[in-house]
Amino acid sequence: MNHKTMGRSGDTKERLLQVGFELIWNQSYGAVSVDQICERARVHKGSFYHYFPSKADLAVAAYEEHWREKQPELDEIFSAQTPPLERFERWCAHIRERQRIRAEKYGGVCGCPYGSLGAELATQEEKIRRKTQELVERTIRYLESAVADAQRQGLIEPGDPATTATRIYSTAMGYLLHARIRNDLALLEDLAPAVLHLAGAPAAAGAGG
Amino acid sequence: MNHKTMGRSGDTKERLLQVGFELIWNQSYGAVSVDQICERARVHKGSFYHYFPSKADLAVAAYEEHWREKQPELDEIFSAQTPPLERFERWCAHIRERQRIRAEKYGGVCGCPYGSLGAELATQEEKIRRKTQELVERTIRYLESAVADAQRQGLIEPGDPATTATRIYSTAMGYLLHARIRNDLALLEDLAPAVLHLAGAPAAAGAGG
DNA sequence: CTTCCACTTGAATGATCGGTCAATTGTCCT
DNA sequence: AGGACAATTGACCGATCATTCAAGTGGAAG
Repeated sequence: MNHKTMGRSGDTKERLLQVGFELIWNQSYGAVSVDQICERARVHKGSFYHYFPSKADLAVAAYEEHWREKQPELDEIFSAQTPPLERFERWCAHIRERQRIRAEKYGGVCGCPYGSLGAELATQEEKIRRKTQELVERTIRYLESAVADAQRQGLIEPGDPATTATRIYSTAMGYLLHARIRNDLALLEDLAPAVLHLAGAPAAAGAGG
Repeated sequence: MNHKTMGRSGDTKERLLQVGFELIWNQSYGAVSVDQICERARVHKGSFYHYFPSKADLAVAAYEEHWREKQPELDEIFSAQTPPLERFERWCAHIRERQRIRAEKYGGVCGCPYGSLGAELATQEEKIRRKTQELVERTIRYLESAVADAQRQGLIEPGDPATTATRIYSTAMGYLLHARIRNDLALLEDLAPAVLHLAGAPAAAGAGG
């Protein structure tokens, strides 16, 4: 182990990152106080500022840490071993399941963590805007390669993969935001069809009833 | 005039609504204080609470008032005299122009006012969640009737107009949120093509380069 | 003129905010 | 054993928050 010293438990920083992400996603950056995060993480305020210079820095670190934890799942969902169009379906199913679990747990639809934080702070905290932008772009890379694969296999119409991937991500983020606003998971039933339609998959083109 | 008495200027409430909407859209609900709103509106705090029982109530009233002012523009954009697909194009052009003007004025892309407020407060302030939901649904009604008209004229593929309209709105809201996060208006160049593709317009199907 | 009341004023409230700090604890290294 | 230092503690700070309120102001109605 390279951690030179460990005062006590050693996972204090981890707990702050975890709790911070959960609370901010669920509520909002402004609605969550540093005290609240510390209380839920069973950490004293001094420790918070020992690890993070500011609340905004915690948010950035918490989101980055969340990505780090969840990236393996995305790697699997977008595995090159999976047929391209099935990757989209699995991605949408993953999103829906995640939302369902959270909505059940907290009693309300949470929506997209990047979207919610970005919407709130993009014009206020440049650090946070940049981080959310970065995480969005990382996700779009998965979509882009899936689009390119699907095109090479003739599964969808040709076009610029970057544009199509951005279209798909924007739509998914919009659906999640819409679901949060309506507080209704049912909206997400149309997520996969909409995404496949946007990708240019011929079979799923209709707005099914 | 039926206003029984008028202390002084008579448009105090109007100014609070106007300033409140502008600041909240631009920044966020949490980042804007009642003091800030009062200062910019040149109104004393006591007057604020004479007109509105709380900050949340001001936000709700400000958003409703904004809709009231902007509804005529939507009525015109979605006029039955306009060919259905052209309505979508005009709507997208209207959104882009609005965003361009605001971005120029404030130095940052503002995104969708309903989306941003809803994302921030949907799980915290039920009053505000309901109002944003209501405004979103009102807008979707325009899209829905345009979709229905386009279908009857054989311009797009058949399908449930409500589903298609919701798809289109979610996507537009997602684009605006994405543009706010990236702080880049260029993203909106693809808004109209994406919307027309989602509507099912045959010509605009490709993700143009 | 006088009564009335919507409206305005500006100070004050207590709570909570993000952030600071000096003192202490515990552990590793020598 | 003892120095060094990361980690922890908990009190503390001034600023700002949403909200309250009592005292004024001025026009309309009787």
